Amino acid sequence: MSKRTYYVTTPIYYVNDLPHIGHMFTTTVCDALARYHRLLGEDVRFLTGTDEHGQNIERAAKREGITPLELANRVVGRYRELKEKLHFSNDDFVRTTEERHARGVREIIRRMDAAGDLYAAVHEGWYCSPCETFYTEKELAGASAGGLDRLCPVHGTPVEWKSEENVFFRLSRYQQPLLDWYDGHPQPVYPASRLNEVRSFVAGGLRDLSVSRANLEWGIPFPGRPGQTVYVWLDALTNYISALGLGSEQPEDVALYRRYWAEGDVRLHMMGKDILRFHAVYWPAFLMSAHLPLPTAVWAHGWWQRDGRKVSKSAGNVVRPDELVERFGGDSLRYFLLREMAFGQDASFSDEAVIDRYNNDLANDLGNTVSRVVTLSRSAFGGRTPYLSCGDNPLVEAAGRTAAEYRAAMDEHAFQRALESLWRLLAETNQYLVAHEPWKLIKTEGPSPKLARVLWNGLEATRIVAIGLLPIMPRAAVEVLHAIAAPVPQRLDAMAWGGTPVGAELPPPAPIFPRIDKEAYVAEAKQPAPPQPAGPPAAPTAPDAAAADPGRISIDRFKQVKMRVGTVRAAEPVPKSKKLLKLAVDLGDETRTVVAGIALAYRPEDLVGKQVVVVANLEPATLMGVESQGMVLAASIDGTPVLLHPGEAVPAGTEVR
RNA sequence: CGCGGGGUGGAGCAGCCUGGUAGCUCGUUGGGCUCAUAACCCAAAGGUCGCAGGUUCAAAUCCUGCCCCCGCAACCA
Repeated sequence: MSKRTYYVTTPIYYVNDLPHIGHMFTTTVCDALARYHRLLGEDVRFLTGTDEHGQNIERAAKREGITPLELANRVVGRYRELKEKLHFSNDDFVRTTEERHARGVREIIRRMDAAGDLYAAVHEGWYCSPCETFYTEKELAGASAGGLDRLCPVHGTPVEWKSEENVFFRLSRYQQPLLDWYDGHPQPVYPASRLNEVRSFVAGGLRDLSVSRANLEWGIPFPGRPGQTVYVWLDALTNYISALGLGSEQPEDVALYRRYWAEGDVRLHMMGKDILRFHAVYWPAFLMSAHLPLPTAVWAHGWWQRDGRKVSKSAGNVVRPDELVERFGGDSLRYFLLREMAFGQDASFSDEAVIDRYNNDLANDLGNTVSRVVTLSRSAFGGRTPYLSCGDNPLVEAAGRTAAEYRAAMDEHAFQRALESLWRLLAETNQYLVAHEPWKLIKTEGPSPKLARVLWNGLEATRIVAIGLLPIMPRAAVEVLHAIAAPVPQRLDAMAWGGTPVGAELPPPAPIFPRIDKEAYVAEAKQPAPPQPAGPPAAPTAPDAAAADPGRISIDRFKQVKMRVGTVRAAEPVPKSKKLLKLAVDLGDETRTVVAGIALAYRPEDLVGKQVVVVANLEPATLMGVESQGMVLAASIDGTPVLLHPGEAVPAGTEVR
């Protein structure tokens, strides 16, 4: 009987963005799982890769005057660096621009077509080309309220009415099969709360899905449909099996695909919760249609927030792995990420939290324990481990419990609990040492059998912790094992009590986790960051266009703007809005309704009677259902408005110029 | 009725699916130890588990209603 197989994948990352903490986390989780299952003796395959097609890439490349592939190559390079720095052990790295991937995509499409699930139809609707997505009137409603143009809810740019023939997939056919799948045993979507979300989405009805685009150059040509390109999700999702050789007739590819997918025991997709729908609805539907096996599990994890706030490019608080690795080391970061996040929940990232974890857990608890047992043994037994082992003491039971808890937690992807359990054993080890005071025994009775047993127990408990850490901190765990003269095991069975060698030579202790001086670190962080060190020329920062000054306007243009001073007669919040106030502004000859985005900074009652500057000849617009006939002027401090008032009271309606 | 997450000692969180002594880390206070990386160990203070009902022998946990916070979306004309 052959070994149990375990296939685990990260999503393929879109090369439109550089790696950030989210990518780093997902891959770290998969890597820890892959290493853990290898230690269990399973036949593991771990895949990650990049998604390189689509109009966004095409456009970004054009902006920089390079080919899309060159752009992709550059970003892929960054991911490869990450692999080194964070010790990722993926067996393969798939790129959607590879021929083997295109071959897989053609094969899945051939199968879906054979099932009668693909048909051509005219796709009509409002299309945002940056999104490569059609929107319904309803989705556009908000962004476009009252406007002349309909605006994309994501980009805020005008959408265009587009009518093109596309290939559609009969997703609607798979509603019931999907629902049945969710209710199967074992349940395929985790965590359960997410499963409910997905189920209600599907239960709400599924519309057929457009799986091709016309007029898209940078992608895989849709087989048998000239002029059509495979839509990004059908392209991307297929990576999980194209990388295993789907569609190839080479014997080694056929074997690979069969081993890990067709006949594999575990087929696990890991991802952030934002793309669960694609993996838990579209992907299984595609596979059902193609008569291919489904994944056995789809897991969604939470998001990292930065200092308690959501991370986004626009907020400028994106966490990039490179600098973090630089500061804390790859293994320390892996530890932090896996220790700090309760799987499925969101978690918050801050430099301070990383340093606290590092100092408390790694330096004080782990590093210090290693250091004290090694130092004691060396001084008592001539630089060697004790000459006696010991199989009967309170730590034996504690270690057995830890090993069991650890495995149970790891099997549920509860890294937090697994690590807690290891650290409990570390605490028990320290308690044990204090209870037996080996440093006194050295003086009172020298290298006695009693002392030998006490120190051997200390080393042994530490060894067991280190083995549990192999999937979490692959390099540091090995360093710890070397430090205590223990062999690096191939199997997790080594967590069983008794593996510390007797009389082995102990290397002089060297700090594995030197403490970080937090005060100094904080002080340094306050310094203005040094300009990005040279290093790999980087990142596609958008070149600030506009060397000249096209922003300048003529006095005549300016004079077209009619501004007047008005007195606020009434003010009230706009219902259901967060930022908007509806003002009645007296301009002398008339009273205007003006909607202003100042509700977060001003209370309505404080505004009544105040004089404000109003742009009087602005085209009216409707915001949240209220027509605004002008605009009040305000200074803006990081988005917080400060209203402009005349220096002294003037008659309502006075012109501003 | 836009979508979602959350409210548990001073801070940050776990526990909730599968009811049964409220737990972890940090911080605070007092003590111990001196092998170790100013570390480690012990003890103490500190919680009506958002509120109100319900189910139950038993509710942080299950059910119902309500309040509050935070993301996303939607508006700063």
